[in-house]
Amino acid sequence: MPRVVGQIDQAKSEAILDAASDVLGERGLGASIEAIARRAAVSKQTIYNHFGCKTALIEALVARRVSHITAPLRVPGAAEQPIETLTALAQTLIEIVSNVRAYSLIRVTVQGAGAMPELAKAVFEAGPATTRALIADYLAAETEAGRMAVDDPMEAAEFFAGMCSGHRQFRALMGMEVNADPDQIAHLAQTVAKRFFRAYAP
Amino acid sequence: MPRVVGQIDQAKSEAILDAASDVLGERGLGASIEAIARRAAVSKQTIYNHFGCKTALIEALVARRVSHITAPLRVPGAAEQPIETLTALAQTLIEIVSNVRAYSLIRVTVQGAGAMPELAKAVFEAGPATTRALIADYLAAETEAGRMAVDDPMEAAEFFAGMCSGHRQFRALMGMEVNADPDQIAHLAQTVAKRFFRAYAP
DNA sequence: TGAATTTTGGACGCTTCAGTCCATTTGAAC
DNA sequence: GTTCAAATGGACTGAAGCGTCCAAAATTCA
Repeated sequence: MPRVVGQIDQAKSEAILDAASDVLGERGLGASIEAIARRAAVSKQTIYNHFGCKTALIEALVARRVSHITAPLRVPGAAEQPIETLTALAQTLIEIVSNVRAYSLIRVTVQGAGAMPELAKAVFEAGPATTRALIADYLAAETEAGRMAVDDPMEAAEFFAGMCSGHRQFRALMGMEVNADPDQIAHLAQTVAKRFFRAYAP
Repeated sequence: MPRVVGQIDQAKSEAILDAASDVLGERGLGASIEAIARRAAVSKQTIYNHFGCKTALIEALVARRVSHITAPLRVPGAAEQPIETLTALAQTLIEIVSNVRAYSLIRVTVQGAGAMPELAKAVFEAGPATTRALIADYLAAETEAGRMAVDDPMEAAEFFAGMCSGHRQFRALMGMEVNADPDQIAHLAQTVAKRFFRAYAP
């Protein structure tokens, strides 16, 4: 029998999305399908076979990244002291926000915010909103346990996340260099945790 | 004598920049010169007479806005208690960050970050960087006076600014709705000031 | 009114890009 | 080796947009 229907190459789809991520990150939403095809070492027509149109390609791209966005953020076991957990959380958040490369997709979303607001919302829900909810839950639990005194966990979580991102987020969005020295990030994370804990100690 | 050289209409330049600001904010960097001309009720050629090319128009636009960015932020007299000053500062910062409309230009800058990194840097210097320096100076002065205990003013200023912006900045960049209820902003500003002061009290 | 200059608006050339078409080639399953 | 879907690549259409050109109209100053 002949080749089966649906033999469409899954790995090729991935390769196309990888290439699209790169090229769009470099040149923005205006990047041409042809440029993406070249980068993926694939013909333009193949991209249309896989995704149908440019918008669908971008949606697929965002959807794929979105599913990984909050993966690194996990709240450790409650056995530790709040300040240790807060430090670990801060460290992870700062690392995310310092990774300029990860921002290429977000920059694409910002560009497309006017034309496709759903994407912007999806990214926001998957990223910042989920993160804040995670942190808020943790703070509520610590407050329950009497180790902290957080009256409004959501608000406090936003403060915490804001302290971690600071200008780094802005700089990353602007495509500017961000200091990603591990030692400095570690030190910054400790300071955030210390000051935040002081602000919300029982 | 005939019409003088340089009779080129200054008010018309302003009108063009206003229109460009609107249209670019709505449709992004991809907006056409023709659309801007229509909005400004001016012919396309006139835009080229005034600015030469699209890039120059955008540079002029950014330069104009940049000169106003930090205007609203002033550090009040030191006669007040830190917590009052901090509340006022937070209030202003939150208002800025909640103004979605003001972000249209920044969104344009984010889009163009790849093609014209100088613009991104200029906006950053005029906005966040200047703001942080102002706040840091204030914190240093209060520490000098023994009313606060800020060991690293720049870092602390970044925490303060981060607490104020939180997700609002991200949402504004994404073109999403931002809660701009004056009462809530006032309440948020008070909370930021209270918690920040607690984190850095002597 | 008249001279110098800007503004207008429409046409034009040029380039880029999305998306389509199609003849040919490739490659997996049998 | 046969079969048939998928992939290729190159040509093509149509739409948009930047920037230019130009002749006619409007505007300002004397």
